[in-house]
Amino acid sequence: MSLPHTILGMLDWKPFTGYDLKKRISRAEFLPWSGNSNQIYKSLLELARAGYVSCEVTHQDDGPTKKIYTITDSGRGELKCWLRAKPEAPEIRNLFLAQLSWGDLLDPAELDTLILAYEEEVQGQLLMAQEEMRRGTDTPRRTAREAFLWEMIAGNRVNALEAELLWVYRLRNGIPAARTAS
Amino acid sequence: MSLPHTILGMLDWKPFTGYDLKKRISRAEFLPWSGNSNQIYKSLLELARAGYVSCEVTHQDDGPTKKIYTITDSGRGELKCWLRAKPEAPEIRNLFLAQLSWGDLLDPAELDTLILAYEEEVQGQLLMAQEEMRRGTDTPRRTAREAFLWEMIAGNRVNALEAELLWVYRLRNGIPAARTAS
DNA sequence: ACCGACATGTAAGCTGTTACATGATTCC
DNA sequence: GGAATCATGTAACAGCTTACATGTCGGT
Repeated sequence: MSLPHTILGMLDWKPFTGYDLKKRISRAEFLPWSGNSNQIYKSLLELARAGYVSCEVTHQDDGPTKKIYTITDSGRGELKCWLRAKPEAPEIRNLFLAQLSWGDLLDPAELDTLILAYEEEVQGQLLMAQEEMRRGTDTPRRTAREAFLWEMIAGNRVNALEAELLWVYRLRNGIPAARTAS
Repeated sequence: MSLPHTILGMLDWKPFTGYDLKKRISRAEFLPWSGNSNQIYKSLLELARAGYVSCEVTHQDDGPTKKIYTITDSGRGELKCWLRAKPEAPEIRNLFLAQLSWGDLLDPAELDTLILAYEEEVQGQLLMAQEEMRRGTDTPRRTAREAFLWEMIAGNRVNALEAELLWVYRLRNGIPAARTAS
């Protein structure tokens, strides 16, 4: 999980409403959560119960009532504790590999079509990641170090997808010719 | 999901028992499932109900009774259909990036410790992946093409982890010096 | 007598998803 | 009048995980 910790991180940047968090989390592709309201609002309740965030209800004249969440000192302590925890290696979930592993059942043209489709998929993701990196969206840049970290984070996806593309090229160009039909 | 399809692929290679499948699936790191009995046996029941596999009960004298599953023609059809489906781009779930994104809360030494710990984690995974690639475990190699595909699949993890390591080096070496105290 | 490998399964729970419900305001 | 955005939430379910239950056989 650790979605609650990510929320704490966001709130350490600025106070937000659940709705804001939802949008930001779903936009940030490097975070492994879709940002659905169910999880967000549940996490906020938990965090509030634990005393890690405080909640201020604001009645707007020009719009619906909203709850603005702010991190507490206790929450900042919990966040720091999580930051120091042992990091995990990336989990790469690539269903294409499962498909490819039985690809020998397909004839050469079909296999090539499959690989090409994957290549295009990766290429598309890469373009999006590069585009997102180019127009650096609204990220925290309170210090030079923080700005650098967020640039590297955006670059991580680009880096991974570029490496994947190179691998696909090697795959496509290395497939042994099929035994010619007699 | 598509675990059932992966099982179909395995069974197209050889007939297996649930226990065999469990072991093979948990050993194959490129497959995104832990290979726990719950899922395996449930999937096998489903596949049998759908008519994609047949099941032969064997009473052994030197061991417990076992059920050997074999793929049917209908199952092979379903497998091929899945193989031709549009592949997805890899999903990279990297919790370290979530940690890193709020890393500016840590002082330089702590941040460096965190990044180093990640580097070691990735390095360790890379060594394991390379080791597993070196001693090519028992994989299908019915044709030259199939042998090639399985080599590339093992290489995919190595490729991804090497790229990640390079990224970590750039990260560690690029962190701006902290504003000196005072 | 006990442990580890073989072999099949179930129960409980966690995480995450989609889809829905409600209601206000603003723009076309 | 209708769609889009803001804003908070709930219900139902899919997928996967750990831990447990049961029993056999072979080795030390």
